[in-house]
Amino acid sequence: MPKETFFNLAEAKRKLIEDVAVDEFVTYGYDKASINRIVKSCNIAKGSFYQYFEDKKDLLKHLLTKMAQDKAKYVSPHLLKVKDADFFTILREMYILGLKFSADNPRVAQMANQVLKSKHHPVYQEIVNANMEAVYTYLSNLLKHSIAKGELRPDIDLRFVSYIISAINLATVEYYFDIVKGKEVNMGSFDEDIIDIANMFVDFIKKGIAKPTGGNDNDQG
Amino acid sequence: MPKETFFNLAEAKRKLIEDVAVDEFVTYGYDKASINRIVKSCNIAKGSFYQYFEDKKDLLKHLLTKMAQDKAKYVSPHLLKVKDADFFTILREMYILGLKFSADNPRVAQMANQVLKSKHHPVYQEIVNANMEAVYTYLSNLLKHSIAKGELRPDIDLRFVSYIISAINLATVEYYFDIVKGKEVNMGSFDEDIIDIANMFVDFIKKGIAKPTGGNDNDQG
DNA sequence: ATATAATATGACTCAAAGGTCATATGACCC
DNA sequence: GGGTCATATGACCTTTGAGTCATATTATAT
Repeated sequence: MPKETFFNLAEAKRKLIEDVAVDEFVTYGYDKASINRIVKSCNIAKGSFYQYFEDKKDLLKHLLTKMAQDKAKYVSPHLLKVKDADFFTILREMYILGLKFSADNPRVAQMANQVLKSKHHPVYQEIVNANMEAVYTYLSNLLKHSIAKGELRPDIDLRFVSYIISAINLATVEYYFDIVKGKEVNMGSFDEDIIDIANMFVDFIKKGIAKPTGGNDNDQG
Repeated sequence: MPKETFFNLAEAKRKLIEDVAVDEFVTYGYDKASINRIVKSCNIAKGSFYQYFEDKKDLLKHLLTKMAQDKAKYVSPHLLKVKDADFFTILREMYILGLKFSADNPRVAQMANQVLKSKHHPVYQEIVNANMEAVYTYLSNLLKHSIAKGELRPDIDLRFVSYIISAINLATVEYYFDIVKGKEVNMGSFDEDIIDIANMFVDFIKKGIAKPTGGNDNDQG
């Protein structure tokens, strides 16, 4: 937790530090991120930084916590609206919201993705593992519920599918930044791209890629 | 490339250095991996290390290149045997072989996975990006071929599916180390576990998780 | 035995990091 | 003005890292 001093700072200054820090982490990764560079960029003294934060880890943890809060605040109300829909509609909404948030906060999102992907990261245990449990529980319950409603194959392994849906969740964001944002700069509107990607992923999770063997598939996506 | 001196070394000494280095990278990650610690562990002088390698990056690149060669040597002949089988049989064989190799070389495999997952890694560009192109090309051709044979839905996006199959390939290894190796120490034989995992992943990619809507599904896995 | 080439060595340099601390500044109240 | 508190400062300390180099050792050849 940052020290009280940090929260007493003028909003502009606080935001400057946060923005610069995110940039630093995104550009150099955690280990190579330098407090010296950050304070220079912010035009604050080294000592001041340590009035605000315990250390580098404290800084990163603050940024991630803040992001989690912002994301939750953005996602929750939208997700509530579809909470009674079928599984794939909910999943699709989750992907769309996640992608939209990433598009609106690209650097923070990429920073978080880095942490999410490297188990060696000094904050992985404290931040990721702690939340992962909640995610798996949420997904498992959702899956169970949807199986009961007859929307999913009853023979799936809950733990496995939870795992893979989380992994694919990460991959969607990656795919968005790598392929869509990476190549052409101005294609369609962002929202269209995002919806296309979400549809592709959900469609994949839903039906796989094998040619249907006789049965008709009614697409409700 | 390591210097000639390194390859002139006695096999045992060379292997010791490689093993210690892999351990170091796996334990601390690239940035925090220390040449000082490595040479101490090997009981060689700092200067000797720099007779063998240009620098830390050179060392890691050597280890990854060697792994790639070992893996290729192990995988290729097995993969040849199923080259005319249907898509999912080939994919399944790919997963099984990859998992077996990882099980036999766990530390090297985990080291490689780390690199694969972090785009900030100093060797990502040179190593991963270079090979990625080949992987995508291979998968795209395989997909095209299989679509022509009527095994896959013709409406899939080749780029997207190549991407996701690569991502899932990574996830299988993760899943293996996290869940299977992580929990119980001695369950069934390794091979059984591996085959189970490969089946789950291929089944997922093949059929997705939605309950089939009327059509019967003939499982040939 | 001597000369030449290959290899081994670890003290050393230089740079950069994280983190501390005594001091300075400024805001606010009496 | 005088006193108190929160905040700001940057020189400084310690540690650690990567990488160098003059020198010592060993092996090979003649």
